[in-house]
This record gives sequence, C-alpha cells and structure tokens, in this order.
Amino acid sequence: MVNRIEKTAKIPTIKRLPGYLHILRQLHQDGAVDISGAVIADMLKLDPVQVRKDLASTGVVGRPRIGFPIEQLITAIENFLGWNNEREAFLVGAGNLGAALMGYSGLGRAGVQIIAAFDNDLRKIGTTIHGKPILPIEKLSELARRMHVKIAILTLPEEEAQKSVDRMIRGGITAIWNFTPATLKVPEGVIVQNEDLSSGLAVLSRKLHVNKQKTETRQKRGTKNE
Amino acid sequence: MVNRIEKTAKIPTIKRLPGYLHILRQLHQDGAVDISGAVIADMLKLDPVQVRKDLASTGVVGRPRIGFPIEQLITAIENFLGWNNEREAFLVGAGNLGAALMGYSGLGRAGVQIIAAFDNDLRKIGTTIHGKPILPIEKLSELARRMHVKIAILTLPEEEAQKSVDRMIRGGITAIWNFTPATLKVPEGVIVQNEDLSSGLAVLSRKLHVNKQKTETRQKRGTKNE
DNA sequence: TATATATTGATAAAAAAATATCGATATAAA
DNA sequence: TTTATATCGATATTTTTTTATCAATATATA
Repeated sequence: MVNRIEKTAKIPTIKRLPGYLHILRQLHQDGAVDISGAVIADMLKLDPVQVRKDLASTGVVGRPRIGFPIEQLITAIENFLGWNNEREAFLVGAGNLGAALMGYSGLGRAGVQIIAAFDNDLRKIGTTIHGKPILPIEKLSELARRMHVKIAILTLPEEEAQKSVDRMIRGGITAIWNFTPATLKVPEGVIVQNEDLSSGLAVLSRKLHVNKQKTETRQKRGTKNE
Repeated sequence: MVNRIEKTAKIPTIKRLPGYLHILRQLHQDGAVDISGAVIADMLKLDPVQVRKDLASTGVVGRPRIGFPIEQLITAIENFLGWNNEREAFLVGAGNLGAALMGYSGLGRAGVQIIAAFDNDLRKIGTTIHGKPILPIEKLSELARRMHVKIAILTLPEEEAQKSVDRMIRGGITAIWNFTPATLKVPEGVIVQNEDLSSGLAVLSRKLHVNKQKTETRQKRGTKNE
C-alpha cells in the first residue's frame, strides 16, 4: 500500500511552501518545465539545501542536471496543503481587517471560500461586503451546523473573541484562524492558528531600534574622539 | 558605563514579546503589581522556563516568591522594542489591506503612526481613509525625503511592489513592512520584514488536511473490519 | 525566631532547524 | 563513445530553540 499521508513536514517547512508555490506558478505561466532547487533558493533568498529538503517533503523527486518538474511540484504542494479542494468558511467580525480578508484573493488560491460574515453591528447586518452577506452573530452557531462549515476566521475585538468562539464550537467549527490577541479556549481537537501582526511588527521595530542605537553610539563616539 | 543595548534577544523571543506586553497591560489595569512567570505561561499557553528566559532578555529581574514587577516589565519591553517613541510611516497601496492597516490600532501601540498613504488610483487620490490622506505615488520619494520618514508599509499588488520599493529607497526609507509575496531587492542596510498571511493559512490548512485524512482512514478501516 | 515554600535564574540536556559535505547520476559536451 | 558537470538526495555537522534540573533566596507561616 502506498503511504497516503505524506511524510509529516515541520512547521517551518509548511510555512515556506506557499512561497514556493507562488513562484512555481509564475514559472509555469512563463512556460518553464523544470527548475533547480538552487534557482528557487536564489529567487527566495533561501538556502539551496533547505529548498531541496522542503520540496522533498512533498514527495516529488528531482533529476540530476535537470531539477524538479514544475507542474508536479505545484500539484504536490497544493495536495500536501489541501489547497486543491474547496472548503467554505465563515468570517466573524466584519470590521476593517474582516473586510480586507473578504477581498483577499489568497484565500481563494488556498481553496477557502468565505460564504458569509457575522457581526453584531445592526448597521452592517443585511448588507454585503465584497459580495458576502453580513449576518447577525446570533445565527453563527446554527448556520455553521446546518451548512457544515468547519472553518472560521476571527477578526473581531478581543473582548468578544471568546464568546464567539464558544458559538463556533457549538456550531461544530473545527478550525479557527485567529487574528485577535486573545488566547482562545477551545476543546481538544479544534485547531487554532494565531495570526499575530504585532509580532512581525516587533521584529521590524527591534531591528530599527538596534540600528538606531548603534548609529547614535557611533556618532557619540565620533564626536568624543574628535 | 551601563550597557545601553540590551542583550540581543533571538527572533522567536522578540516575536513573543508583544504577547507578554499585551497581558501585562491588562494585568496592570486590573491593579496587579507583580506577576510570576508561571502565571504568564499559563495565560499564554507557553512554557514557564521560556517565559522567564524571554523576560530576562529585557533586563528586568524578578524576586523569588513574588515574581516580576509588572510596570517595570511593561516599560522594559516597550523600550526594548522601541515602542515608546513615536515614528512616522508611509503606507503604500491603499487597497483593502492598506485600509485595514490604516485603521489598525496596534500600530499606534507600537509607536508607529501612518501619516499618509500613496496610491496610483486617481479616484482615491485626494481622499482620506481613516483620516489619512491618499497621495499620488509619484510623490512618495520626494515626500519621504522631505519629511524624514523612514518606515514604509507595502500593501499593493505584487507587480508594482519592486517599482515602489525603488521609490522608497530613493526617498531614504530604511525599513519596509512587506505584505506582498514579492521578494524585494533592497540595498544593504535596509530592513525588510515580510508579513505573509498565506504561510499561517498553510499551517492551518495542513493541519485540517491531515486531520481529515486521518478521519477518513479510520472510517475506511472501521467499515472494512465490520 | 526558625522553617517551609514559591519563585527566580543559572546551567545542562534535548529537540528542532538550518547548513555543510559528498557520492551518485543523468544529461550535455567533447 | 567517453568525459565533464550540474544537480539531486542522503548523511553528518552545526546552530538555534526549547525544555529540564536544581541551587539560591526572599517572603510567609509556624
């Protein structure tokens, strides 16, 4: 029997896969057929060995002097991530970020389709954003269950996060993409992926801050010695 | 002389700091004075040793049986990240995501203030979004230089990314928060922080996909054996 | 005052991730 | 046909990150 579940890749590898997929699709559109790991590494500023190892986890094998078959890689990565079959999702919290995600084409490319958004703002309910209807949050649990929706995207204020998570759980949601800073309490088996913009910002800030201090120190020293 | 630049923390630590800051501010508001690493770990579902090590990198020392002083921790983390002094930023690409970031309060908490957005859509230019003026992208480089803005947030379509990065560089921008999937070419010394929503989505998708396959395998086996 | 203990911080160990090395090989060039 | 070489994939090494252990200690309790 063939191993149906591919060798389990580690989180860092999984996180890099969309980057590979992205340029592979471009290369494919440009008519390229094969690509070497070294070229990919160069395009994405990664280590070539890392690229080869990452790609190996999709099961696709490359050929010496030729590289990897692009089409195969694309389908293998899509398959690996489950991005080649459609899944419906609810979005909870139709604020700024929620609206942005409703218009985010990357979701579609990942096979995720937002079919409705939920909010508690009466002015929003009944309207649509990017073609998605905004429904009252009280309906969340019932509709999730009735429509067999398993994915929820959480983009509301932190204070309301846990309450709406409880609704989701009652509705049978099994995966939550959490954009709030709240640490969600969910029963075992429910997948939570925290998406934290502020942590990326922290890295940027820290680098800037260190740079600045270095510059200032250098300047001060310079002045002192002159 | 006191060491002005704190012990350099590693990236994973830096990424966790905003999470600590967040709950520390809550605790402070609730009137708490000290907090033990174990309690923080519990709140954020982290390892207690990891929390202590992370906090140690801010330079704050805790007391046995008491824990860490909350106020000190808050200012130390803010200081460590440079979040306690204001910096002005430009946003480039006033689309969905751009608009969301203009309304994102987390930026303000990090001391970053978007003072203008740039776009090439004539219908947007001259208007404001969340109180920020939308200016023609041709002005980017000149204004950055004249206003000494050093930070740019990149939220436009990938095709236009590199071109506008070149404008930024000419304008003296030194830090770019990149929300596009493009691998940016910048001169040495310019900081680029890539913020990739699709990588988080990939992790969620993969977990869902694996779960599903497991369930299906189990069901098939169950049927076969009955 | 003496004792018990929650908690830190330092050091050590383990695990995970990134990077280096190198033989095997399929193709292109000689 | 033979040789040279770009590329892979396996294994080994190094580095980074996480997790475990434990002595030191400041406070609370007896």
